[in-house]
Amino acid sequence: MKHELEQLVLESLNTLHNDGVLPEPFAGEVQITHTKNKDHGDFACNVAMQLAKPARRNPREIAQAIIDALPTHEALVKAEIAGPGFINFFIDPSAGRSVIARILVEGDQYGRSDIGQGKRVQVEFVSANPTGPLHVGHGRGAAYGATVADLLQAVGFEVHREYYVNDAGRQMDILGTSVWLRYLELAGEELAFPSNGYKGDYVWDIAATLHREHGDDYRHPVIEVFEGVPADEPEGGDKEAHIDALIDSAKRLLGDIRYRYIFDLGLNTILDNIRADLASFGIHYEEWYSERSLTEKGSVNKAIERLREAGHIYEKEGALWFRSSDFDDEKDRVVQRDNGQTTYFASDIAYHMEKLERGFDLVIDVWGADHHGYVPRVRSALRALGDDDSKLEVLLVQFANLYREGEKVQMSTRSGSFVTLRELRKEVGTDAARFFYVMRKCEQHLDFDLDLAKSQSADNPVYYIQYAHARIHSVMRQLSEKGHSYDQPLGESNLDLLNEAHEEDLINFLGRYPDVLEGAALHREPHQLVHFLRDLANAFHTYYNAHQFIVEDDKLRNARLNLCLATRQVLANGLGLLGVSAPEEM
RNA sequence: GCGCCCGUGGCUCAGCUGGAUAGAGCGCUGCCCUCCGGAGGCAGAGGUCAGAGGUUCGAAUCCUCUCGGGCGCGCCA
Repeated sequence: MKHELEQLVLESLNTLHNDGVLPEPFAGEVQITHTKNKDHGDFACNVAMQLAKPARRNPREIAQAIIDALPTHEALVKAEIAGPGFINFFIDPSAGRSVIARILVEGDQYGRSDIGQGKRVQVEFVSANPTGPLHVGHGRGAAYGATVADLLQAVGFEVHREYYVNDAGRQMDILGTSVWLRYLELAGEELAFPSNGYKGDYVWDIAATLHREHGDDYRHPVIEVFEGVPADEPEGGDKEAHIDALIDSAKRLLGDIRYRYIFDLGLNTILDNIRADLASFGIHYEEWYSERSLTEKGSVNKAIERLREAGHIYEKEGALWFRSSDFDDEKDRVVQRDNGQTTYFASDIAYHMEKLERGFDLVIDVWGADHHGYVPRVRSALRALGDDDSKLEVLLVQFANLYREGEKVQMSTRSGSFVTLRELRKEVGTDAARFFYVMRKCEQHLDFDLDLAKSQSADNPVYYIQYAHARIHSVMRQLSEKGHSYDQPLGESNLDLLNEAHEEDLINFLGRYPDVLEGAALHREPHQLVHFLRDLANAFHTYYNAHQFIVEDDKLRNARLNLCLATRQVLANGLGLLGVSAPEEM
């Protein structure tokens, strides 16, 4: 309906322009909004006020002209001027009720649209380094990214979900070396574990697997391992130099093939764990994109070459620099270190270059807000490559803090005292976790109340919405117990009996759902859907308390049941997009 | 120091991207089942939208500054 009104107004404006009433053709976008106040009709339009200035006319005068030139439409009963120059539209209630029949026909397709026109969108999210299990910080990006992707798909985009696997680089070398050192301990060697190594229990687990399956095959005397290695931080040394030297020892003593075996064992074990976690969270990817593969097929060098040819690379102190300060960045960045290794940034340039080469119309990155400083340099690189950086959209997700019994749960990666995503899921369940993560807009810090998420009460918005859904199932069960059967066609031909205020309210909500999906998808704001579902559930609970559905009158009863089932369908559709289940009983 | 994000009832947040009288939930006060699930509903109190300027028909929303909070500013990833 909203879009139809847009068209009507647009046609009216064209007529006015052709008749010379308006000096210029209308260039902007006609904004039609749902009214908050019943007195203002069902929809309102502010275009007359926007035109007042350029047309040098009184906005109410323009509004009247627009109304006069408005084509007729069967569902539009009245259009009137209000306030400073709003045009209020009143919709025929019976046209509104027809949405019930439509929902019952369209089922789980109701609300979906094709405004994305099949444009190809890539959404990259989570992409946590496979150096350890996912923790609750990753959870928000996971829930948010997945929901944005699903929303975009629902409104007609072709969505490609991708996880960028950092399976190369120093952090992974540290992991591999950590596994090996733990293995040496299991094999009976005594050593001081590096302060910069990965100390989590999962490292012991991987080491145990290695030891169980290969015995002492990978064992080397500690004396040799630590030979020539500079002191660690606790001994007054440098922890970075210490761990780097240990990595070198590992590579030298084990040789390429055996080193790579341990490295991949760690990588694959953790990656499998991450995949399983995300799958349990209802999150699936079209592609897991390997950073290593970028290097292996020469993309990183190709990216640097392209930048060099375009004159944006220079050498200084043995390293290669990208002159990003010529673009949006505050200073230049190293792409190849003086030791010949390309940097993480170089991989990322290559990765983003490839994303655009793969022909996506839009590339969306979901990052933690702590990476915000990284955005300008990636954009700079794309522009330097001659690519269109407006195809890149970076969505920054703020931190989530956990609260238990009113106290903030302290977490730090350093002390290893972080809560894993798996623990959170076990504690509050997938539904509550997915829901709470997207309840707030992404640039807002999130206070995640564990006790609230667990509580099975009205305070808990997840239960509130799910309860509305379950309640409708319960009504349908009651129906047969009371000796009635449900007759959908009979209800459908009597929808005009639904003229109680509560019914009109509820119908109004149901009709708005497609617009909500569109808005949530186009603005990348899942929380809009969350708020809508809460309001929809509220409208239903209010209706439930005010009126009996299972009444003796066959026509009225079936009309009301149709409304209930349409409500149930929209609740299920919306919850489904959030990755939350819609239970039949609770 | 520079850059990005945030500041809305006691608490947690919306506010349809510049529109009409700023809305919810929790908490507080008072109510509602002989009735389909009370895991529900109704009503009430509670706000100088951090502060000060500016932009225009119109600002919680846009611009500038100030104050408060978070996060970034590596030849780490």
